[in-house]
Amino acid sequence: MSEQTYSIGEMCADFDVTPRTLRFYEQKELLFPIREGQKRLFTQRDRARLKLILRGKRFGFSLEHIRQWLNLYDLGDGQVTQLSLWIEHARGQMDTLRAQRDELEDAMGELQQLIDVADKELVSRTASKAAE
Amino acid sequence: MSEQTYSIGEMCADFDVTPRTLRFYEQKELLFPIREGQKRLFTQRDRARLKLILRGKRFGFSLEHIRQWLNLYDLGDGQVTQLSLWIEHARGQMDTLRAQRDELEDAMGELQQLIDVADKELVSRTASKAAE
DNA sequence: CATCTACTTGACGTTAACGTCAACGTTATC
DNA sequence: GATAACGTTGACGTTAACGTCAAGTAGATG
Repeated sequence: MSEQTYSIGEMCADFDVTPRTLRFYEQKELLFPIREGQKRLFTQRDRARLKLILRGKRFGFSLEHIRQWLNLYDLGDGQVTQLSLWIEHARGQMDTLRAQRDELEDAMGELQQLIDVADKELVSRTASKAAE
Repeated sequence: MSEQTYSIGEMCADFDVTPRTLRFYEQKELLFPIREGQKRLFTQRDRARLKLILRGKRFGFSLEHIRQWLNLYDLGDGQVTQLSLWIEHARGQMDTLRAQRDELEDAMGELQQLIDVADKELVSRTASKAAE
């Protein structure tokens, strides 16, 4: 299994992005396709990273934040010091995610309350209409 | 209780934004301060909306998306048709929030796994150090 | 009355994240 | 060997969301 690769076109089709976007991500050091002559060949690692990038974007993170986040997925073989530093960063990112999730649940709770009120109102109005 | 109001300076201090930002939000019809002569007076409604705006931004929503979202918080006294339309939109927004929350939990799960691995690795290395 | 403070309205500048277009290179297909 | 399909590198354009700066207003204060 000598590592499958993908052309830029395939990547675009698979992830619904434009070539420009992939080149841009490479320039920003979010992706690291290999070169075969001129052409870029994207690896499985690039695909995994791209998934994370697109998800991070949906969370509203900047590409720079995402880049740092991605580094967490390349643990590597550092020293104990490096490792505990890594864990610290990872915990920081976890806190960020947790905070955002909590805020989302707050927002959902509030909105659900409004929906409940509106629902009751709708039912009562519909009932009064039916009573005519 | 004749509705308390706030100057732009107070708003900036309370919400940690710049005057430019508030004027920009007004121009984009996200806020509707009253005028006293030239000056803007922000109401409680504006403050509630601003809170939602800033939260929405943290979720990564565009101001335009947020604007539509905010409209959900002004139910008003429409017809039954209007009301059920409102409910539909609100449910749509709920779905959006829910999807984002679910994705966040996925991301948290994955990251937590990495942390667990790293943690064990750290412990084992620390232990081997201690055994020297 | 001069000055200070807080506020106003333009109007142009900036950054992130791409879009778009021109000009060119490489297979491979007719 | 022309042409199409797919890729490349600049380089300038665009949009959202403000920042920044100039010039003016309006009320309070020494």
